[in-house]
Amino acid sequence: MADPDDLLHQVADTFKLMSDASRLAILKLCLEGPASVGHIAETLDLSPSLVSHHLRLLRAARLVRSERRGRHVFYDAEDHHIRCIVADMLEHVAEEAGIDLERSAA
Amino acid sequence: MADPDDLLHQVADTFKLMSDASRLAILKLCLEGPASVGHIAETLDLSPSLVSHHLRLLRAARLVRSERRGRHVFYDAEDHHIRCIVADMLEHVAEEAGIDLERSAA
DNA sequence: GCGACATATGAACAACTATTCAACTATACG
DNA sequence: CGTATAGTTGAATAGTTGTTCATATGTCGC
Repeated sequence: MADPDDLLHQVADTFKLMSDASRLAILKLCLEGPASVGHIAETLDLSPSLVSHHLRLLRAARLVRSERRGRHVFYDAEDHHIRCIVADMLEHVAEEAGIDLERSAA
Repeated sequence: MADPDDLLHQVADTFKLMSDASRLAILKLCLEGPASVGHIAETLDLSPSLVSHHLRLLRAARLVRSERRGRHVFYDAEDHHIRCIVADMLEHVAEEAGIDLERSAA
């Protein structure tokens, strides 16, 4: 991803994990409690392969943790900051809702 | 960027703005108070052109606001959620890296 | 052992994005 | 007016990334 020594890069890289709609949806689902790969794939209408790919990245950044139970592997959100971050960003976006993206100079 | 109707996509897109190290650094600088394009470029060692490109995106998502004063254009962070989001993410990354935030400049 | 199910993984490709460069607009001062 | 400073913008490009497909690994029941 990037320079592992640089804190700013690590922060940016972690934001990058939340910058994809599919991955963000997966993360949100894991915030609601442990969910298997298959369940996530079915719920979000994504291929199991894709979900697995995304979960691997999320786990690498410790945003989710995995636990195998039988044939299934359950993932749930690990860090307590994440919920706040997602909630804050939702509020931010909601506040500016209904605004055109292209605006000209001040 | 993406489907403007979908709130989740908007959230993801806003995270994407913070997922680039240069842009995140610019945003952090703007959180400390109004800064001109030239000042930002010099401080972060980036080309004015690049800074301007990034600021345009940040302004489109209302993460910063611009105000012209003479020949300079000053930008500062607009939304009150953003500071919390960046701070929370710093804590998250610091936790899993075992870094003491008090000692490394945030 | 075998077969079915659940997840993981690697390669390949299309789509996207950060950065640079050059040209452009805007403001101030003589 | 012309010149200098400050910032913007569009095109081109090199690098990155999400997704798919095929294949592999792991687990349970027979």
